[in-house]
Amino acid sequence: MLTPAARPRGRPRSFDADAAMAQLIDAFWQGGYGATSVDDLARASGLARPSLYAAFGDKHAIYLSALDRVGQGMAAQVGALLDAEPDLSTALRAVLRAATDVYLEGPIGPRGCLIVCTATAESVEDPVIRAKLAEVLGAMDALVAARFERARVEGKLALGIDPARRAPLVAATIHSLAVRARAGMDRALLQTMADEAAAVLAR
Amino acid sequence: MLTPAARPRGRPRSFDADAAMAQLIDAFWQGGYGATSVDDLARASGLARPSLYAAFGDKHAIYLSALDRVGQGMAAQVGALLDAEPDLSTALRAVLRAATDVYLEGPIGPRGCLIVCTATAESVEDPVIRAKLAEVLGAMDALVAARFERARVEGKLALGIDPARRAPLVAATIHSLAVRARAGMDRALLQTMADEAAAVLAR
DNA sequence: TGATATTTATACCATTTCGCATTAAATTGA
DNA sequence: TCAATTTAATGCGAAATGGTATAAATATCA
Repeated sequence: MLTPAARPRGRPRSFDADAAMAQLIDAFWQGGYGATSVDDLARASGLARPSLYAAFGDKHAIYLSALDRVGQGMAAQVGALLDAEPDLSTALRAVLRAATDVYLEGPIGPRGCLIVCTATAESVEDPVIRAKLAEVLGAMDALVAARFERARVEGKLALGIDPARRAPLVAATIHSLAVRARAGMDRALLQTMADEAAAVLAR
Repeated sequence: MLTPAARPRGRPRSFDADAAMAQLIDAFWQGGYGATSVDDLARASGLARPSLYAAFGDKHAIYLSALDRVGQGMAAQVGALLDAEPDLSTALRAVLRAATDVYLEGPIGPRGCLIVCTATAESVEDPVIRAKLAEVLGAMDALVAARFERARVEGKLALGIDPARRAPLVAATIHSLAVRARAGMDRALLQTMADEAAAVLAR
């Protein structure tokens, strides 16, 4: 039931907004908010500045859209991985290994997580970014907690584990993987950390 | 055996370099690297721009000095706390609770960690900052690993725990505490996380 | 075909930013 | 007292930044 998207009135866009946003995300992901100028964004997306403003708003709005889109993508991917694997520890390991891969393999090399590694810098002086950051972090905690809860309901959770207490430690591992990847630490260290965390935190 | 600091030749400084650096650190800690201008630094330290340059170098050099000083301070504090407490789990809890306090109680409110929350943003495009970041993170890992190793030597480490594998998870908790504090998350969540991590990671 | 609507491209503007040149001030040594 | 040395303060100037005005281009609708 797709609307045939009855062509709007005026001159049609000469670019794909989704693809352009992907480029904008990459620009912020690489340089962070402060070091990425609007000129950089225009260059990265291939758009002239006025087109950029018309399509996505100002720099701040573009950054918030980027956080939102990346946050949603992360949540979807993590949710899918957690759902797919019946064993809790294995599910956690899958998520942590996937995070490791994403954080290490950016288009230009290791770059960690856009949200953890760039939004944090702005979040003291910018309450809007701070709220978005908190929202995404909270959503990730909730997602993991739900997976622990599922294990509990299935009778597969070790006694003494409180999902609400344990889940943030899994998310914490993700945060640290992001920071470490962006610091240029070795893949071996990150993978070991992912495996150790999956093993320890599920029992 | 203090050198009486035979007064140097010309006009003496009218400011305390250490106190000024503390103000500079606070400025970067609050705003991050990109959003903090040299004018902000001058205002924060009370120095005119040329004095700032003469005393501490350009913005980049000041930031690196800030990272260095904060990194050293952290290491000293963490090392002391780890040494002081004979029980491993209690020692870890002390460190994690101390981190929570530091991250939540900045001069203007919660602000996380200068290194984890602001240097990461720059570390892809700035190899010097990246190297410093990796150095500080590695030092923290090593400090914690040494404490696990001490417990092992003392026969107090649970069997099956490898210090080199387990220590990064403690540091990971610190990283996450920093990120969460800067995101404005509740103290209750952070303290619970600190206690849960100390309990889980030591056994 | 012509009016309307939307996007694109060029160029501009006010502001901020960084870094330094220059000059004034303060202190030591001879 | 006077030269030498170092710091402090004022302010300049080139460059970059964020944002937009204006006009040309490209489409739909009547």
